[in-house]
Amino acid sequence: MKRRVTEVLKKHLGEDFVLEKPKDLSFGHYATPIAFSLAKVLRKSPMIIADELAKKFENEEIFEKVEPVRGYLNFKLSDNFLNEYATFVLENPDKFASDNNDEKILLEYVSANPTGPLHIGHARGAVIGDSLCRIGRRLGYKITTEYYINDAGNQIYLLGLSIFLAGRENILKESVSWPDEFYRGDYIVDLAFKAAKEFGEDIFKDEKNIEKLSLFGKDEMMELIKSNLKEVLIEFDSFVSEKSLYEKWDEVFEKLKSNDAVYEKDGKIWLKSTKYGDEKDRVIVREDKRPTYLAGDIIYHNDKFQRGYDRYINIWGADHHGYIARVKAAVKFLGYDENKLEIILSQMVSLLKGGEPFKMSKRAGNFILMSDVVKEIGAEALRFMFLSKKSDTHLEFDVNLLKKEDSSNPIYYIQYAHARINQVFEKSKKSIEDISKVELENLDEDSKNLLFTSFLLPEILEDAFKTRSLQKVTDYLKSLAALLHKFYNEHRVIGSKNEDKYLKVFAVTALSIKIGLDLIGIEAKKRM
RNA sequence: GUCCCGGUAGCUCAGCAGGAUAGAGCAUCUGAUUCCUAAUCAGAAGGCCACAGGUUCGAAUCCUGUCCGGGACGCCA
Repeated sequence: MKRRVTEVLKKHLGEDFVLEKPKDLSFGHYATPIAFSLAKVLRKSPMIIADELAKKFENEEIFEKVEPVRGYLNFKLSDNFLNEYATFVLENPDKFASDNNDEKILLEYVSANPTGPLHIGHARGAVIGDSLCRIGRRLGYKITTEYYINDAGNQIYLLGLSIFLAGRENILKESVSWPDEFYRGDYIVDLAFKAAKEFGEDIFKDEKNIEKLSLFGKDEMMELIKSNLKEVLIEFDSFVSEKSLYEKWDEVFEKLKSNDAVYEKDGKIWLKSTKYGDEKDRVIVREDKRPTYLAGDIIYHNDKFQRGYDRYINIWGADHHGYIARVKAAVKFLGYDENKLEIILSQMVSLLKGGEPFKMSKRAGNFILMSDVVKEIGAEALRFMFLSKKSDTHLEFDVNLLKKEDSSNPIYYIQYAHARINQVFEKSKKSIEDISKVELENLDEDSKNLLFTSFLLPEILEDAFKTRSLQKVTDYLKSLAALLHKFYNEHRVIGSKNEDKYLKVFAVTALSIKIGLDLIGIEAKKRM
């Protein structure tokens, strides 16, 4: 719809104009303040310019009225256009709010360490990544989702050691001391019991078995993480193991060397990341020859770029922001276009409990599990909560408030709108096929506004995807639902002389809501 | 010290590629159901958009500075 309008406007106004939506629909469906910017060049008052411009649109069928108001140029779409579009949408629901962008995108997100279950802080990036993917795919982008498993570092050894100690303490009943850096928490004890079952209790008697426990623990945790994700309807296309990448290290290292990206100092290998804007050079191989975490990421990104995508999106926690410069520098050293790599930071989620700050630590074992929150409020509420806030802003919420979110939950509000439409259809005993060809002539303003707002979905999705701001989708759905509820209260559908027309408008609204909800992973209920 | 994010209604937040009267939800108060589900609607109240300058016909939005809050600045991952 917006595309059609833009085309027509370009014809008369040239390329350079701002198309916006008026605050109040009574002004019109679209508007442009172009007269203000032309006023200076033409040395005429904006009012006069707007008057003149409006005349150019007299013969455009798409508009019912083009009106100059205090310098603004307001456009009102014609019934005919709205009607034709409604018929098209109802007959081709799959084509509505879909597009054929063919960019190939690799989307990496979550990538939490396999050393414990997902906690509430991981949930934000997870939900954002998943919905971004769903929306992108609807718009035609070819998106592959990927989870990078950090299964190569010290933390995996620590996991094994923690299970080992938990086994000694809980199964062999020995007393052990737990230094700070170990993983605590019930899940470690569970793992110890599980390991005892799998390998026998004797495994905790010999420190040589720690490595075995590490691998066991890591695999168990990956399974747990996958099931945590599935609870919130998230599945990944692929998983990449950091460890498995290291066989390509020599090859990547040669590449870095030949691109003059590294040097040796103090027995260590450094990346010249300052050359591309990093604060300081970074060690990638330690004195004892063990590669650092950055080395793994360099191989990983080399691997990603070799796979030939048009764009690479990583969703990282905001605590990684200092890391962006060095990874981008590495990508550049590897000879790739670092502008294709886009990092979305999802800011910290701070939790309050009864008004008091609630500190989480995986190692201390006091963290709120994502799966616990899902049990408490459901996957949909969890998704909605994170999706309705910008990702790059700090988010604070109280765990106790979260639990009591019931009828004030905006999800119900939106679902109820969808359900109401469905019920009206059921009562009317008509189907979409029955009314999709009804002529929408002489529509009242209320139904026109509802129809128009329902048609906004495509441009909302496109905007939300391109600016990576998914809260625009939840906001839109809320406002569309509000309009529907208002309409419902003011107009009776069944039995009215406009019944069929209203049903047609409702059908479009329901379709918009349904598509919108699907894309954020929430069910559009037919009955509540 | 450097860098990132933020400061908008009592609370949680939208709005920020400059544009018409600054919005929503929650909380508070008043009203609406003989009729398609009241999980709804209508209305009231609530704001020096942190502060100070600047750019502009026009600034919550852009620029500079200040203050306040959160986070990051490992050869941890």
